[in-house]
Amino acid sequence: MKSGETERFLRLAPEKKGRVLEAAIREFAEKGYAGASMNRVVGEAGISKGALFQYFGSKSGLFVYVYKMAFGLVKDYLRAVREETKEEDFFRRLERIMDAGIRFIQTQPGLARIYYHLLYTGDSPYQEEMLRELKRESHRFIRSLVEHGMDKGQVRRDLNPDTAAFMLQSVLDRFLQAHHLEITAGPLRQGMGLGETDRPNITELVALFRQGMGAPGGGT
Amino acid sequence: MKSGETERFLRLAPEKKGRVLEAAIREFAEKGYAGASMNRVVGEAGISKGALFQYFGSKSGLFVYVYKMAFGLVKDYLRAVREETKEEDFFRRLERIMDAGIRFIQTQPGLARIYYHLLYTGDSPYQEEMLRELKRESHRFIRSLVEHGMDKGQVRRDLNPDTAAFMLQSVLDRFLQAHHLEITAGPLRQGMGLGETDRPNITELVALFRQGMGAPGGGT
Amino acid sequence: MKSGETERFLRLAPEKKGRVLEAAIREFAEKGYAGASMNRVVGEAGISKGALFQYFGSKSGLFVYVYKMAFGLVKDYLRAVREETKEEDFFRRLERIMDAGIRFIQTQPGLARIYYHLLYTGDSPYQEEMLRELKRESHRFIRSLVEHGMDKGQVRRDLNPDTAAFMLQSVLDRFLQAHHLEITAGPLRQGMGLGETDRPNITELVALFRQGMGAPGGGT
Amino acid sequence: MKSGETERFLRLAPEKKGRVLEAAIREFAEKGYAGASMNRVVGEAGISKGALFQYFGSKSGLFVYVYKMAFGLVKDYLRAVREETKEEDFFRRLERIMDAGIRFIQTQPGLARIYYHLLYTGDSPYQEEMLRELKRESHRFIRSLVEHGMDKGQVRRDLNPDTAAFMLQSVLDRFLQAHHLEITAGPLRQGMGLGETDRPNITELVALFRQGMGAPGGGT
DNA sequence: GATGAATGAGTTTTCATTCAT
DNA sequence: TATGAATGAAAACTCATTCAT
Repeated sequence: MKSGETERFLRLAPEKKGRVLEAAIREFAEKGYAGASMNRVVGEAGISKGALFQYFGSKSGLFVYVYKMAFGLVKDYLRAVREETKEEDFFRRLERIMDAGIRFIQTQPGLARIYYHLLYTGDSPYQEEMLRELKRESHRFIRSLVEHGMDKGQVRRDLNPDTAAFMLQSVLDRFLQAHHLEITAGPLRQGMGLGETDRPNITELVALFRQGMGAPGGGT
Repeated sequence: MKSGETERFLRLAPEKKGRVLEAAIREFAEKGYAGASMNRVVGEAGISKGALFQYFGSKSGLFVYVYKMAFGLVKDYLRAVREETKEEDFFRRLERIMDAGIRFIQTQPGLARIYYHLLYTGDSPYQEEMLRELKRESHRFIRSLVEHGMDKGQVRRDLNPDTAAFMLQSVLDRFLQAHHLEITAGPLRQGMGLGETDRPNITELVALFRQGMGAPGGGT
Repeated sequence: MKSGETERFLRLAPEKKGRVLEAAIREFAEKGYAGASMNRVVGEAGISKGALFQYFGSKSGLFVYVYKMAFGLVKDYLRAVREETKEEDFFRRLERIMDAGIRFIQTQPGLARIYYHLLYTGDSPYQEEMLRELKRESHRFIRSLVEHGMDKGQVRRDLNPDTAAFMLQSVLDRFLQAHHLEITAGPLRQGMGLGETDRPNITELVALFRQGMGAPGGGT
Repeated sequence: MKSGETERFLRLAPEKKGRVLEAAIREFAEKGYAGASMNRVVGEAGISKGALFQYFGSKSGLFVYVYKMAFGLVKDYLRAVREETKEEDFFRRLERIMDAGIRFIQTQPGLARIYYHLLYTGDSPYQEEMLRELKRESHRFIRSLVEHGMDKGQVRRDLNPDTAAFMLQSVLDRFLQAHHLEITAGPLRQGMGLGETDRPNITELVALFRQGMGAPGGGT
């Protein structure tokens, strides 16, 4: 996953950089890797074809750049939440993270779309590598929370932190993905009763975790 | 998601049918929908271009056909496991299902690859529809198990079966996906300590579920 | 313009023959020669692909057959009008022919469409040959009327019958073509005042002919 | 009938532009719209496939461009003749216009072929729109001549100028079309007696018009 | 550095025609 | 006779990439 020579791009005027990134993000998000067209990107970004190739070398170069950027943003976001909630109870933190995730998806649907779409696009270069990296990072993130909770006596100490983290991560991811699907689906919603949704509510979910993972006397 | 007219294809000699399906599966699995090439499919299958289009009408027709087939196989497989384990304890059933999933992936890596790859390909036609259908079906499947477990007094009756099913499904899926990733990655395996794996073991995972969801006196 | 071996077709049950012809006519009329598809013809006619090729040998074979049939129909129609109006004044006959043409277009828009469309399709095999034949035949038809009118003393005898026929034929054709255009255009009609039309009325047109071509004391 | 973005084409070196146009004209003229092949056009023009599509966007874009060009040329030609003959007698002008038409066909057979062929191709995009436009323009042209002739006392004032124009236009068009057919047919000429021709001579035709339309004392 | 015209292999799809059954 | 599966050339069109200016 070599990065290519994007220095030239980084030196660009921020406004132009923004246009290029936005165009690239939208294109990859909407069409997937193989379906995306460099032609359309230059068209939307309002730059010349030559320029785009000078910045990123190739289509896959641009893709990797965009992916890394999206990945970085999500990481920053999560780190911020971790800092903010440092002092709170483990299960409360879970709730906060889920809330944050939902907010992220709602306020930045474009980026969320990248996150999910790029993530699973399947036809992207280095895709398996990326998937693995992503999983590893988020696993570490959750595990660090779990271990912190154990230290504080909020999470049962007999749990294997990896197993617990795996479980939490699975559920969180799916929860947010379901939310994302609800958002993007919008108008369809067919065959579902009113108010009915694919996704459980946060409180219930976290309560269940607390029952299964919470230390006997550790809660609120 | 109309099925097109695949009667002609179905009437084909099994050997030929097999070649075509295999080629299509491999192509879609390796390249994703947009990246797949009908030219390569006919090349690998050893049939004429015209024939493929007469069988499936279009690229998306072929894709939908392959998807439905894979979906059907997974469904059959799960139903069989459900029948087989009817008399067993809920948590034992979970284990069996996970075992079955792993066996499926190991014995039919190609189809598993479709399942995960197509599932998340993101650029496929009807993709959202498919995702939704898939989620709905597998949610129902798990929930029926949960309810059965509640009836038998093996699962806590105060749980919301939808929430519990959501959680179980999330973890199962992720577990199998992680396994699948391990399989397909094969030779790479870089950056991981020996013996280290992304995925927890079944017993531990199920034990954790039993702690959180098991009825107080219901277990073994 | 060799006819191929259509005997087999002619021996078909009239109902089937009708279906085939109707389908072919519609296809050629709507799409022109190059745009027409034998596949669609067999589809609409409900016969097998092999059969169609056995009847007509090739696409161009079918086209020529259809063309000849349409041509024959128009000829029959005109001949009938000529017989019917045998006893009438030359200029009255002209009116009757124009009326007949309009009726033909209105009652058989499909066939009229062939007549105009095939006639000028330009990409059809033997097209120039056909055009020439058509022109020759209709020239003869009109000239025979003119000569008859001269004999009866209704048309000036100093006219060159070929020249007069050429003129009449030009105007008749254009008149009917304009009418046909009006019919097929239907809904558009943009940019024209109400009631306004591209085409003059029959009476005026014929009156003008009478002035220019009528024998001094020959009229009614 | 939107024009597309042909700026890029217009900026080309004239020599190249010429090659492309010539190839396109020939292809459309010989094969009609549906039968024409972009592949053959690029082959004959000696440019790349991508280039042609960048210039004209699509096959129909190229067609419309060629059509408009041909239409423009014809218009210019007619306007020039009108100016040149401003001072002459109406019927003399008719002769001049027919002469000019014949010269046009003889000196630019390629373009004449477009004019007639495209005109009647029938399978072209926007075809009805084009036909209508063409008819409207040429009707206006002729009518303005007729009205001028009436003002000068050369044409009978009791004529309906629209009817007269319709008639003149029909005959002119057919006359030139017949001439065109003679030219293109060239070697064939089968089935016609020597010296025989489809088309009357100009003098006779115009004389006939003069008899029918000329003002009693207006001529020479 | 930036441009955008040019390339040509690639894409999906259609079609007339053949021929074994 | 009739069928319809099979063929593969050809269609329109797109694309990432290059390179002279």
